[in-house]
Amino acid sequence: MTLKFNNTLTGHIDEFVSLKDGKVSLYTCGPTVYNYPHIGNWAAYIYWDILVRILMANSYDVNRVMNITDVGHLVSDADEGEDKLEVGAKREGKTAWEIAEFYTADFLSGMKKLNLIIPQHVTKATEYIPQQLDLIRQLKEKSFTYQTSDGIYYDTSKFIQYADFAHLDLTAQKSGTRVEVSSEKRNPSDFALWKFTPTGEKRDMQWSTPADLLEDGSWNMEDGEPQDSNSQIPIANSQRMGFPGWHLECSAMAMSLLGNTIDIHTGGIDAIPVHHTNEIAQSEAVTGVRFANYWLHNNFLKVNGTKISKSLGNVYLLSDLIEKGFNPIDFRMFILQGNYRNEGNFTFDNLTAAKNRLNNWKNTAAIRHQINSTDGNKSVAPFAVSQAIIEAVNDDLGTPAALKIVDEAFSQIAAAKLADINRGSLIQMLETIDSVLGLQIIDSTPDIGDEAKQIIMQRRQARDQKDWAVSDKLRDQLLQMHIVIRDTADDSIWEYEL
RNA sequence: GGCGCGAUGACGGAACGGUCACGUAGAGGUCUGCAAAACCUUUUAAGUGGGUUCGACUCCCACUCGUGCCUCCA
Repeated sequence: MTLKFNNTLTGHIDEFVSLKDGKVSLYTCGPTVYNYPHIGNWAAYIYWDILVRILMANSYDVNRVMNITDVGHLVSDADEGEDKLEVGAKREGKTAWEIAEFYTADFLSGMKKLNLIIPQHVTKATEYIPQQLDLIRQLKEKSFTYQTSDGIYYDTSKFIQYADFAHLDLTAQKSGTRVEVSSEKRNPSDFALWKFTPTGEKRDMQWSTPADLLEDGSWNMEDGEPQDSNSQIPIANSQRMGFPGWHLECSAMAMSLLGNTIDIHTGGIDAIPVHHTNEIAQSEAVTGVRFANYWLHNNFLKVNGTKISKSLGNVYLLSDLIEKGFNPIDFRMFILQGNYRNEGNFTFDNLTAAKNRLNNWKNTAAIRHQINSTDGNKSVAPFAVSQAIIEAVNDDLGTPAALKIVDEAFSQIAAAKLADINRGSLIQMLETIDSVLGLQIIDSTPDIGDEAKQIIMQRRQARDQKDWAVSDKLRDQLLQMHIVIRDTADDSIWEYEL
């Protein structure tokens, strides 16, 4: 059984081989916590959750880091503009620290709602400032850095293979029409490792710049000691306050927790040409070894056939789906119907279709409560189904194929006599579905109460006596309890009214 | 403008050089005391135009449209 992924690094589907037997180090670019994530953001985390689950299903011990970008992600990736966190703080009249705390908590609660496995390490960029400064120090020692009036920059021309990862055409970029206002940058692709707090500006999040990182350094402050912006800092000194560049954060956290080379790095396709290219440049310039062996990138989710953007007014949040009566797991099912590499198209009709499919699954799962024997003589839920599900997902997170396998197995079960179904293998199959696809089938399909069971038995007796009036009355009673009965030739099977 | 990605039925969405999954919705039917479910059937599905081939949805080229990055957003 082999795991295969479409690897951006090589440009084709590669068989997965981990660095250490039975262990996988995984880094996922996490959210910038300045606002609520929209459903497109969540789609990515669902894909990577499937990645974690399938690695675990293949008996890998997964060590995963997901960063929380709580400082330094500027409005523009060109190292211009304001910090998103500071923008959020102004918008809501709070400090950047409060903004980060609020949206981090919201993100984690969203993860739980979508049944996403929480990574072993959820790291905040602000808690890794010394590591980031140390990375700059090492880059400086190797002469990859230079200083401008507004920060410390990475000289991408010193990293020969800079353009390789994203197949960039740097000369075209250079001759492009883009003319920047502030270009003390030596090359258009150079990026900030550390930005100085602009003179006269008060930032909530800033740290002193270690003297040895400065070209004219004579400042003597503790590395990465957070400074209260309200304290009286002389203007000259405040110029040397600063904050990390967005790209640096990921490199520092990934390497300090997972080592110089990690197995898998994931992110959105938009991160390929800038963010991930820069991560590679920073990390590999320091270590001299490959930063990540496998890079997986998710495509974007469209809404109503077009991109998600605020100006189009089609930015939906998880809370919007819940308000319209959907369960977050319905959305998860919707995402699992497609492959991470393709654009999906979200509409409420499509979400309803996914919800209906999931409801049908739940009613099949409920059959387990209605089987008395553990040894149905026909193996309607064969062991092989579990294996087939895993193999489908092993093939580049092929969840659509896995769903098909479940559909086919479930339709056999739904068509079978209760007495013929093997309870143990049905439950085992449900467990596999839940562990690999995370759809919470078992948890969402509890048994019905004794009272309802009594009514079903009474109705069965009435039916045997062909007392249709009583039978129908009892069926109505069950409907009051949101239980639907379907009579087959052999059984009366209850379902949830979903 | 530069560098990419994509286009499959009503909708979502796979695989595959020859027989076109699966799901949701609609229609018809079988079954049924009724209902529901299940099962069966269902309108010549591949953006357009060429090419390669005995044969292309699948490979190649062009175009159109959509979309991504460079220029906020996974």
